[in-house]
Amino acid sequence: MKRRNTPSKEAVLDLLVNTGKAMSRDAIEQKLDLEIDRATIYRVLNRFCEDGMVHKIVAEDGKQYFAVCIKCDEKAMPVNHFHFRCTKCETIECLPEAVHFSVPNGYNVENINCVLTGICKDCS
Amino acid sequence: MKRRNTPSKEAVLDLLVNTGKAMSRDAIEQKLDLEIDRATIYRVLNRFCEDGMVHKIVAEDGKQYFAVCIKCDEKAMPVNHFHFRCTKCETIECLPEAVHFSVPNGYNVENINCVLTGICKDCS
DNA sequence: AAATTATTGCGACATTGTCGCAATAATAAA
DNA sequence: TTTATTATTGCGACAATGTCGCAATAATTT
Repeated sequence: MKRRNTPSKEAVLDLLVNTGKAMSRDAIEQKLDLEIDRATIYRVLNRFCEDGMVHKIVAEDGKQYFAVCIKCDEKAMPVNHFHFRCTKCETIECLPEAVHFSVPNGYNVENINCVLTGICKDCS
Repeated sequence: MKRRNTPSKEAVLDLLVNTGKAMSRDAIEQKLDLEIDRATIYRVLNRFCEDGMVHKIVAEDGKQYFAVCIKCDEKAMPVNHFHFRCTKCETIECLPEAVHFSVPNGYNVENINCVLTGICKDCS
């Protein structure tokens, strides 16, 4: 199934790129000029994830956040990096800090979800 | 307000101690002999967290998991450790691996939530 | 211009976690 | 032991998240 270009898709991607942060469906819906259905937003975002343009993180508030993988596949920003969630401005940003870890024998890691929560430099 | 001893409280704590893993309200409710209301379970668990006997993690499924802080304040298990969530047996365990990181200047970290997801050694 | 089918909007749904309130029961006081 | 105090519980209700099916729409191909 080939992807098609639609206003929704474009609007969401533009927003994510311009914001430069990880956003929840909630935040996306609010900042968007267009009115897009909740289900559609999720579908668009999940499609982006499938295509590797966006990555998803789940924060301590239990919500999914989506961020463009601008630097994900470049060496500047490792694939698995820490995320910082500011409880004041309610945004999440990707930190330029790779997650290093090792697991006991027999464990098979498929996904990584690391979020640090606190107050970001703009809010403190 | 002084804490009181109740059957619910005892049952939940016993379960967490015996299981030795981080459990969701869901799992707790199922494995419990007693029938305890959902709201009560959450209240009991959150009280444990307040008292420092239990710590809470949010996994990629967006759910809260609670684990006894057996080794939390001992040197054997650092306060901030990685967690491993097995998608097969649907359990989360605390890994004996501390989370090391550094953040840019101005950032103030208050909480850490690191979960690795995959298949645990028992399931692979 | 017509056919194909990816995408959307809508409604519905299961689930999570929280809260207020009245009833219950654990603990302290008499 | 009996009574008073109040922490805890169960219930109902609620907002919110994320998913799904289905019919309608619209992007793309023929």
